[in-house]
Amino acid sequence: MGITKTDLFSAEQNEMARILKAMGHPARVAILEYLDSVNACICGDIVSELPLAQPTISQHLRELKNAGLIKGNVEGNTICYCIDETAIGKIREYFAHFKVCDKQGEINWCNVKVK
Amino acid sequence: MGITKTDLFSAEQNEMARILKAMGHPARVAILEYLDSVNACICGDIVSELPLAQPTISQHLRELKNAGLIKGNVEGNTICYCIDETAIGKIREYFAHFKVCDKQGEINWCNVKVK
DNA sequence: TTTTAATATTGCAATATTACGATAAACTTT
DNA sequence: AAAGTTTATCGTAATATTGCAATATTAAAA
Repeated sequence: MGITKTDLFSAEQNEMARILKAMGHPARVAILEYLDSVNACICGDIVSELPLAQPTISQHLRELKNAGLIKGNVEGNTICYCIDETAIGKIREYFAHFKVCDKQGEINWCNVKVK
Repeated sequence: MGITKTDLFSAEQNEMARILKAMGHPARVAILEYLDSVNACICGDIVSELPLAQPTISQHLRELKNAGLIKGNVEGNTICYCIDETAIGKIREYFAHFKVCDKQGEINWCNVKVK
């Protein structure tokens, strides 16, 4: 197939998967890190920064934007991109809710009875 | 192509992308949430829990394991899976380092001069 | 030892992703 | 207006992912 059955999962699960999937590529990780370091920049700066062709960068930027991770602002000829901090906040909050069992690894780490 | 040029990026960027990509699917998000809620369980429990066929679940579990997000322990006939908290910690730490510009959106949100 | 149970692997069809050259679109400068 | 600049889109080839039926594997149970 190759098609993800999104209808089988909750809206929250699908949204988190979409956001994380968008970050699931080293080029997009690098773009976000760069945007974080410079606050904001135009597309051309990223093209100069990363060793990928301009259409490839443009495509990655579109995916990041579709997932809500970045925002793009048209300024005349150029487009100024920056991180959408709402998405970063969502990721932080999501992973904050995972339990941390400090007994993990002590006894039989995979013992269901360990609460 | 369809092939990711991992050689162009740092080991850290590739590792983070690998981890996040593994979570970039609603089924794998659901699996992690379930594992978090029950601490640990055998594969069959996940198969019963999720509306996907057993081979599909097995495949998703392998991807989560390859990315370091879960651990699997063979116990006789069954395999007991649980979250590897090291990976969760890595994700938390990674996103904690992103700057949060509280001036975002105030003036021109995409003004590079906003520090 | 045969049967049953749990999980992994294989094989495959459908679809998605990645990367980029070529080109288009839109704005700026000359 | 013409030429240059910046970014997006199109088209395409190579590869990856998703999902599952069928089957293999391994251990437990009968």
